[in-house]
Amino acid sequence: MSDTYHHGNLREALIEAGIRIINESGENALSLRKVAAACEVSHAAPYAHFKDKNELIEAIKMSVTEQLMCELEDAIKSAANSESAIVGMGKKYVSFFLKNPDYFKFLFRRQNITAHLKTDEKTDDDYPPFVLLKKTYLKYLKENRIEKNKKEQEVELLKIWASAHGLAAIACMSGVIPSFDWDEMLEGDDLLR
Amino acid sequence: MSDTYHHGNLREALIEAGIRIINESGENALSLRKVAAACEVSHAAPYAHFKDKNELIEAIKMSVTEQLMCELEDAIKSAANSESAIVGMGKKYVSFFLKNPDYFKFLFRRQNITAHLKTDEKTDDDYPPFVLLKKTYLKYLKENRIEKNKKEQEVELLKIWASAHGLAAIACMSGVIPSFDWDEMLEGDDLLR
DNA sequence: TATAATAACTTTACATTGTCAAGATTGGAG
DNA sequence: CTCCAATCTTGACAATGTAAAGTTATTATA
Repeated sequence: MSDTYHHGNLREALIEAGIRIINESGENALSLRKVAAACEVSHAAPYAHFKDKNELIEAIKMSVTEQLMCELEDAIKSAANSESAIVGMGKKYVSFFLKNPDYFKFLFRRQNITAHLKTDEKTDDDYPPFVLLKKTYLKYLKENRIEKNKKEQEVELLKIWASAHGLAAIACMSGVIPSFDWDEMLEGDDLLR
Repeated sequence: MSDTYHHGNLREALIEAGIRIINESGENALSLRKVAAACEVSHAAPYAHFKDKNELIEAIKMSVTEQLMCELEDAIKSAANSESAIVGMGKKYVSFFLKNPDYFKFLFRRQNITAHLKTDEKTDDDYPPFVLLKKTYLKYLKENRIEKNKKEQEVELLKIWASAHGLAAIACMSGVIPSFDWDEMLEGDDLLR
């Protein structure tokens, strides 16, 4: 009857609507029915594209992660060498989540514990930003002819990673910290090295 | 009629039941009604002790944080000096959440934990583990007669904190980097210094 | 091109959940 | 003992996730 029976691009529209809702009202306001309503489809329409709510959430996560990856790649491009690329990535990582605190809480929260039990052979390759950091780090070692064994590499990589991720976590989870000037803090090179 | 109309200690029982449910089935399985049922009271009974679900969650958070604080204080006690106390705290912090990954996701899911990072500020709202670290850090500076201005102190404290918190985050968050041997990693002194 | 198959969507239905309101029960202060 | 406030129950309601069955449009196929 109506030519709008089929949305045409509902899957993407649902993801975008989901992101909008998270940004406007936080993750706890994200419901399948609201997302569906935002796309002007019935409340069960999403089930044609996602198995359940968790699958929609995973898709949104992927979309947000892609955004982050773009910024990280920009940071690498505008760095003189791979050492400053690492620092630049760290800053970008923190500032990205500082700009979108809801994204952090949303991304790093396991929705369904049982959903992850199947794929227990997860590797670090699962999280693209970490893969990018690892690549940049290895390039840095090579560029500066630094010899380290696997273990030492792992530890150092982990330290760099924890530093950036930890800062982002603190910045986003601690609520508003008016007394602390994050922008200024990120100006210096000291913090993430 | 029945002598069990009044539970007697329902508030504490609800908190304990909540913790049990989180440990057994994850946070997403935590519902007011299930917690009430676990205590064998009606579904609306919790409202005599908590304004809403969020208040129960906050109470559970406080309880878990107290557990963590006990372990952190133990770590300080068994350290030779305040420098090794800082390292010990970091290890304890990570291993605590490594032992109880659900606690991490649960504690840092919402915004209410506020860490005021200004060194000279002290509020009741402070996140207790951070306050303890700050105290230990200042003692360390004094003990070793290290002169640093406020800004330098803030940055260093933040780095230590981010390191520990970031490691815990990575260790607990789903599938980010599960391929590391965390126990062995925490054996060395290198990681958190 | 006609028709069958399939994907996309709607409607209906139901269980779970958070929360409120009104009432029942009980311990304790006076 | 009496009354009050705290505690708990019952019943209700709206929001939500999700399953089932039916409807419509698109696509494939003959």
